[in-house]
Amino acid sequence: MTVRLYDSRTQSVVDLVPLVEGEVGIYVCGPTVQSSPHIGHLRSALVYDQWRRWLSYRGYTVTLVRNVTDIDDKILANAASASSDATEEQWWALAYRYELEFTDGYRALGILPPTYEPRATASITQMQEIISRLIENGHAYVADDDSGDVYFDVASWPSYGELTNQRADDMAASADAESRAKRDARDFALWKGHKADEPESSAFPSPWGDGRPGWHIECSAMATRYLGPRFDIHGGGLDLRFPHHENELAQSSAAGLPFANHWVHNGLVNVNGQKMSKSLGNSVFASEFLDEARPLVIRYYLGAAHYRSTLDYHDGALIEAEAALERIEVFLDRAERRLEGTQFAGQGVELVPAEFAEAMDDDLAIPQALAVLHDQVRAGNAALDAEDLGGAAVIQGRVLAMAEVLGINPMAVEWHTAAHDPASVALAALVEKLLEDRDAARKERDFTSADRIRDELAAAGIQIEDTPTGSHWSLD
RNA sequence: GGUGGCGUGGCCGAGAGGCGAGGCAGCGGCCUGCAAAGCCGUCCACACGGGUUCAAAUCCCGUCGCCACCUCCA
Repeated sequence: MTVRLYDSRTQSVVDLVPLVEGEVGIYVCGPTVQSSPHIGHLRSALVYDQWRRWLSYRGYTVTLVRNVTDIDDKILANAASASSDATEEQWWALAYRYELEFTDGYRALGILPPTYEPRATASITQMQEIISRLIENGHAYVADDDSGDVYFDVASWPSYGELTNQRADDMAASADAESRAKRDARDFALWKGHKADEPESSAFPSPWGDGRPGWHIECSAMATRYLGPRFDIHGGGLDLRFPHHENELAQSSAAGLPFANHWVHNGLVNVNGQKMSKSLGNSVFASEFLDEARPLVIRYYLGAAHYRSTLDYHDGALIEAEAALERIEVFLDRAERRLEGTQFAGQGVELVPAEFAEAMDDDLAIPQALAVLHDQVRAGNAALDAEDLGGAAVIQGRVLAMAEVLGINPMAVEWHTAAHDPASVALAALVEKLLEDRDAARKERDFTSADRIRDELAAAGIQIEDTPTGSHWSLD
């Protein structure tokens, strides 16, 4: 029973054989905190949360490292433009402000905090060590224009392109305006010399003069710092394969680091068939997205498709997700109510069915796993209809286990923060009183009064379900 | 020019040689005082044209259409 995953480097599904038995180290490229999180960022984080939860369920001790890029061109540029507008904001304040927004979004969706979340600015020393080694090895050079820039020498590394199966010669020529000091247009910056118009606080001392790290080097430094020179899985969005991950791989291997055993890339999120982009102005940000539906529905929606497929967000998608999720919710709620006080309450073992496990082991085939989950829900409802409480309890246990490992267990406390506030308690008392009145009316076959109560509750957004063991109410 | 992906029923979305994934919507039925929820049934799809095979949505060849990446990207 091995977990298999699709390795982007070999373009094939392979067995996950951890370097250390029973342990899996995963490095994921987190966001550059330059602006607010959008649904693509949320999906990416969610995908690795799903991997982590499944591997943990499979008994592995997972070390998940997801970085925060808290210094780069855009952070400096955005802080500079904000400052010139009205309110002055330091680049590090801007980065932290957005980092908190990402954290809020992750937490709302029940994405577990990674084992560690390193910030790039805290690993400058480790980056410089790698850069020094590359210069000594002849795979990097200091620009000869006094800029203080250091570039990776692509021509010195024959296997450049191995991750994305490209030959360096076939790549389209870069139109990079800053490339004059590069020996080759494909060379990329490891270190960027400090420029006069940049804040002093963004300049870090280095053997090559004050400056700041290039984008790619941070991940090489942080991944190996926390997971070792060689680790199990490197993940990130599909759009990072090139150049980011290609460059990470090149600079790490050229520095003598074996680096990631496997590369995993998650699919992107489109909106109405189009890529989200600033120029189209069609980005769906986390804050507005989270207003569209309950967080649990959003988690279900973003997590229901296979992690490698492109997800197209369109109108009505969340309504469908809500309906699908409600089947699971209604069953669990119904089962709990029916089994409460019987000898079967809590008797189900929280164990995932074999078919579900096989799907999850197969490169995290969540769509098939969800099919198993839904099949079980149907069987569970049938068992309840037939008053087979023992059978229902068994299925309840399975459904809870599957939902929990997918992070969509509606019964989990994180989705019910407001259940015991005074307003909810007062509402419950009022509704219960009305249901008693309605029940009395029904017993006297006064259906006009009974239906009026139901209609009034419905108008207030409260749904009634009559069951053999009493009436149940729920909010829309 | 190079690299990779996609096209599945009204919609979403899996599958990758042979038993109708699953969800949403619709329709019929059971249940119900009527509903709701639930259950049963129904709706037998794979861009197009060839080929291989006893058997193709799946493999091969070709065609059409769409998308991503090629130094800002989750």
